[in-house]
Amino acid sequence: MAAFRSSIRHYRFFSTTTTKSTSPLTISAVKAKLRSEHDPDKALEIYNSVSDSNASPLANRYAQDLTVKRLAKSRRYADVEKLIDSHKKDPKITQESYFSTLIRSYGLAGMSDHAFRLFNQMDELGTPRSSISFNALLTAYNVSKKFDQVPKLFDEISEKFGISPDKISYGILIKSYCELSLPESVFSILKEMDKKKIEITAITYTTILDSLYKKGKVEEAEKIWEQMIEKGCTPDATAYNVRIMHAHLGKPEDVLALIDEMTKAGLKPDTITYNYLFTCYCKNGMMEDAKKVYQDLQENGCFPNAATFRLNIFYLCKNGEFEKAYEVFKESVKKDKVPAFGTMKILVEGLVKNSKTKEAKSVFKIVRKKFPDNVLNAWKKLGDDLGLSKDEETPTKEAAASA
DNA sequence: TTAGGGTTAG
Repeated sequence: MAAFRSSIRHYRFFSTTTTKSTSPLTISAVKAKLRSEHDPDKALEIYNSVSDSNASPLANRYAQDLTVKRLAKSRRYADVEKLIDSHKKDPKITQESYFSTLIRSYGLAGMSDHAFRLFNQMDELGTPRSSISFNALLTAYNVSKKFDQVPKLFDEISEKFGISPDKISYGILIKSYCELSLPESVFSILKEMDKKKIEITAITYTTILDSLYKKGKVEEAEKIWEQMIEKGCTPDATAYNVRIMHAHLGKPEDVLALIDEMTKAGLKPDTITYNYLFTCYCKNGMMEDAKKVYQDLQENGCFPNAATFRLNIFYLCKNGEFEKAYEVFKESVKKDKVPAFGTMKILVEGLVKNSKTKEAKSVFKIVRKKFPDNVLNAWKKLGDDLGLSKDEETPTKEAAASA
């Protein structure tokens, strides 16, 4: 119990004005809070408040990942190290899966060398090593974009520690080769897996499929799909979405045919699927069909994500429907998923051009509170250029009410 | 609590 208490104290090493929470934060509450918080110190506060509460491990991990990313973006690598180091005192450190999340976190911060060092400290911290931490180490290199190091480590580490790479290890290895644009290596690895009787999963196939489509190798991608089916590997919604990603560059009929196919296979199209369908309609000048996709989204059991709002606002603006885009923008505010600068610039400029000054000012004010510091100057300059910063000192009743 | 698909462009 004493050890446990000291671990809690360690969790709080950053505590300054930590938010006290009386009830556990839900995952969605944590996500919403952290998503809109770009200040690394405030992200840390939220992170600490999660550790205080009895939030689920998943919420904890999400919070840790986002906090680490925010700190890394501000180049506060010493703070990342401090945060991850503090977890070494946690009794759970002897659980390999827990240890592995810390290794992976270093990768998210772009600190693969630290991930490597941490992996080597497992013995002294009393944590057993298996393919789980091995895979976490390889993942740390992939997420920090050090793809060329993965094949080397795959061989060296598995040999040094006597770890047998599993289906996930091979999936990570294949990901690195895909990113390195070495498809021929991928095919030889697939042969090696066959020989070693290591399962090639839908996830592994999806990695390859995505890579081939993105390189424009459509025929090879289709062959991989056929091979997956022949081998009795069942594609899931993500696998279909990769095909739809390619199909959406063409005609809506092709996207609809794939949605029909996946539905018949018992799979549910998700928000990403519908975002592609929406975009495809827009690109083909079928705005009314596109709008219907957005309207029917919830009916289809899906919720708009950040990309849904961004795509909607962008294409409505492109179509000159700035008032409708403004309505969608207000929804994005409610959901705390306001699009980035580029999209918001198009909206504000369009509103001003169409004499919707009141709406433009409202967008300007709301967005100013949402943007991180590094884009605020550009946003303020745009507001000055468009004359939206005027009357700042004496806001109208309406503006005050909507703020 | 060890792998894959969207996203800051369009």
